[in-house]
This record gives sequence, C-alpha cells and structure tokens, in this order.
Amino acid sequence: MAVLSLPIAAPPGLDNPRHNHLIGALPPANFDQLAGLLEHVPMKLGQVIYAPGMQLRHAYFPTTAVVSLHYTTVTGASAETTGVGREGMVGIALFMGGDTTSSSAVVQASGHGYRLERGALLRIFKAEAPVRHLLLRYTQAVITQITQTAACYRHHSIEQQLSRWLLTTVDRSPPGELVMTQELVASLLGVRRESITQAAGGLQSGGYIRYRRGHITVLDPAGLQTCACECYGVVKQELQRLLPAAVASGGAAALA
Amino acid sequence: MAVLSLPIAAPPGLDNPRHNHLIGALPPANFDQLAGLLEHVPMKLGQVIYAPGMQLRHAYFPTTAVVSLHYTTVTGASAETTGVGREGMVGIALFMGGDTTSSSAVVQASGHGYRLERGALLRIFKAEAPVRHLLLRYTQAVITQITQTAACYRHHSIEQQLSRWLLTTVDRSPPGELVMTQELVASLLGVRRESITQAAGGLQSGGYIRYRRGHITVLDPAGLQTCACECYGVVKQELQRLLPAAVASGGAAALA
DNA sequence: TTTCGTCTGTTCGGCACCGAACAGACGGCC
DNA sequence: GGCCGTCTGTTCGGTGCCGAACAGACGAAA
Repeated sequence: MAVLSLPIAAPPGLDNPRHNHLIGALPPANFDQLAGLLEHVPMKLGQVIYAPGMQLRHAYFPTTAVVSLHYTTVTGASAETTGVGREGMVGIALFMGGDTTSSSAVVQASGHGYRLERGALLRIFKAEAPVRHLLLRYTQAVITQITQTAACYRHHSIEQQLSRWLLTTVDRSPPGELVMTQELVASLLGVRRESITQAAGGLQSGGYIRYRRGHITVLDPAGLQTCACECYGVVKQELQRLLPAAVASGGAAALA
Repeated sequence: MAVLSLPIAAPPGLDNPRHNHLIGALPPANFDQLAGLLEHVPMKLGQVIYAPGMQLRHAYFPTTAVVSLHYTTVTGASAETTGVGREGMVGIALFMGGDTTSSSAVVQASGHGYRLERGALLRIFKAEAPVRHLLLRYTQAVITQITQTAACYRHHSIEQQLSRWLLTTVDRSPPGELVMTQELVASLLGVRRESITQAAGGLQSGGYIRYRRGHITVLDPAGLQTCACECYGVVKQELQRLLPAAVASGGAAALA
C-alpha cells in the first residue's frame, strides 16, 4: 500500500476531541479528566497503528481519519473485519486485557485523531464506571460488526459488499468525496481489483456513485442501500441502540 | 434443524460446574459466591438458547454441550461466527451492556451445562474485578475467533474450513465421536450439504477422519491440522495466551 | 505540451462452489 | 426380517469470482 502525501482534511486548530463520538459522549467530569491527556495526532494513509502481536501503547480516537482493522493470512491475502472512524476507537484490546491482537490496524483515509496513553486509559477504565460502560457497549457494537462481516463474506455478492462498505465508510468520514483507489478498496475487502472495477461500474451506471481516479462520491445513499445487503442496516441500527449518545451526527442514509 | 432425542453424554450426578473452564478458573472466593447460584441444565441438540433481539435472562456455561453462535440472513442462509463449549460461556452481551444480539445461539451437540441468572452475573461482574478480568479476556478471545472466521470465510477452501471446524469442535467436546450429520455441519458453515460430502470424503480417504451416518470421529488430529488453514492455530494460541488458567485440559492437536 | 507513472477498463480461460435432482445405503422400528 | 425415513454419494449444468495479461486514460510534473 503506497503512502501518499495528501492534504489533511481538518487543520489541527479547528479539530476538537469531542468530534470523536465516544469522547463526546463522556460525562463532563470524565471528559475533564481526559482532556489534558489526549494528544492530537495526524493519521496518514497507510500508517500502521498496530501490527499483529505488537504491544499497544496508545488508544486512538479518530476525528476525521478512518482506520481499517484487518487480518492478513499467511499467504498475504487480507480481509477487513471492521473499521473505525469518528464513531469509535482503535485499541479495544487494551482494556479487554489482551494488550495485542492478531489483526492489524492501518489508516485507510488520512485525517486526524487523538490518542491516549495506555496507562491513562486503564486507570480511567478501572476507576470510572460510566467510561467502562461506554467502552464496553462500543465493544459490543464492534462484535456485531465483525459478526456481520463474517456472514457477509460468506453469503453476499461483491457488489452488495461494496455498496455496504461505501455506505459505512461515508458514515465514518467527513462530508465530501472519499479519497480511495479501487486497488485499496479491493485489498480491504479481500477481492481482486478487477472485481471492484466491475461492481463499481455497475453502481456508477446506476447513478448511485461517481468516481474518477481515486476519488469516490456517493451520489444517492438511499439508492445505494437498495444495492447493499441487510448488513449495513443491521450494524447501523445496533450502533444506534448501543450508543445513542454517541451518534448525534447521523449517517448518510435513513434506515430501512 | 431437527430436534433429536439423543442419549445425554454425562449423567447429571457426575457433572460439576468446574468442568466448565471459566468457572474452573475462578478464584476460590468467587467460585464459592457463585456455586449456589449455578443451575444445572440439560442442553439438547437444536435447542435455541437465544434468538436475535431476544432479551437474555441467563448466561450459560456448557460442560459437555457445544453451542453454535450464528447469524441468519434475511434470505434464510446462515453462518456460524463462533462456537462455545466447556472453554467458554454464552451470553457475553449481558455484561457488555447490550443485553441482546443480532445473532442466535443454538445447541449443536447435546450435553449439559450450568446457567446463571442475569442479575447475579451482573452483580458479580460489577463487584469482583477478578471475575470481570476473566470474562473480558474471554470476550477478547471470542473477538479473535469471529475475526478469524471472517477472514476464513473470505479466503479459505471448504475443505480447509471443515478441517478447522472439526478440530475446534473436538477441542470443545468430551472425548469420543461427534454426533453430527453432514447436513448440520453444512448449515453451520453456511455451505451446501454436497460440498461437505465431498470435502469429508477427501478427509476420510486421507485417513484423517471416519464417519458413518451422523457420527464423525477424528482419527488423526495432527494430520487434519495440515489440511486446515492457519485459523485453527491462531485462535487456539490466542485462547491459551489470554486464558492460561482456563485451558488446563489441552485440545486435540499440538500447535504448529 | 509532452512525458510518465498510476489508475481504470476489458478480455480470456479456469476453478470452486452453487442449485437441483436422484440413486443408494444404513439403521431404527415394528 | 422387512419396512421406511433419514443420511450419504453422485451427477449435471450454471455462475461468480479468480488469475493473468494488456490497452487506454487521466493527471501531475517536467
């Protein structure tokens, strides 16, 4: 995966930890505890947040960046299991007690985020029940996402999966077009680039999306949802059920 | 899925909560707290522990039964995302805060287990840090399993997946043959019954397994592992790393 | 404007798995 | 021992995706 030097979406001065929905959903007292400990970080396309077995030292809370969590097989093939944008965090394994995972986390769309040092996270997770509940409910939502991804990989067509992935990624990203080559999308979904070309061609001729050389725009989210499998709606509804306080800024498409 | 009336493996009198590895890994003080609250229950093939959206009232700790957690699509197709035997528990959503899931849990091999009422589980989860740590580390292992299943569904052949599934299921079951038709295995893996017939035929002629009308015996676990993908080893190793105290009774095959 | 690298579109054969239909065989039950 | 339901084996065509190879097109940089 090539590391490009793209313009960063939001200038640091305008960014704010509360733009991350988990941070924004914290009770004021807990937010004040954390505010001074959060470190603003740029997150660039291709940057590896963690690799399999790597000891995590920080949890990351994206504001404008999007991170892909995926597993790479011994033969080099890979498949995304879930993604993280402003609605979530990277580094669940820290408070679950494992400290590492067999997956990797790579930045899939450049942007910004905030990170929190491991010790500080564990301290507040242990001491503050509201924070613990928030993070555990988010983890439950992540489990739903991975579960749905597994079923989706088994039963749904590439066009359905691409539609779902586009809708989900738009929900996680700042408004506007996605900066994303077909090659990258293919490697995230674990399929050939040509298959994405074909599926995307179909979606484009249907008027749902538009793309040109690495820039994808979703024109008709509601229509795109009719091309997607149920997985998009299931995951989104579950996130809203589990974290109502954290999803104030709604996604692109209404629920089915 | 037909509900058969099969002979139950272990007579209740000989069963013991500690046969479940999570219960067995509890510190003595916490075990004593729980012992009187655990209710011994038979778990019969096909029994639905929970369905999507159903409010959970108990967590289940199998001793000899095996439970399959799977998602069913709107078109009726299904795919297992993880399973639970004596190494784990059913009902993670209770302490994660969601209370329900979009998946189902169905008994895949008859046997026994113990169940714990929701309120009691939440009380001890909240009050006892050692119990909390144990259950969260188990949850982390489950996340690894679902992640691996997703990647496996994407990239590995049915024969590899069947090999992995057999090894995993043997690890979760009491010693001896598995009572399991090809039809049932197929519905768990989300493939056609004929595909299982073909893959199982290959494994049988290789001398790795033997089966006859619903009874499968793994003859050569180590050999079977060479037919399986890496997923089996990854998941097993991660379980051992996260829950060393709970995996005293080792599985069928040595790690690669 | 020209060049060149990257990204996208297209084609061809091949394979794994699907869908449906059917034959045979085991084993419980009367 | 014989019946019958269930489970297993086999076949056929169809299709979705893969693997590889190559042509064209956009756009940044010279």
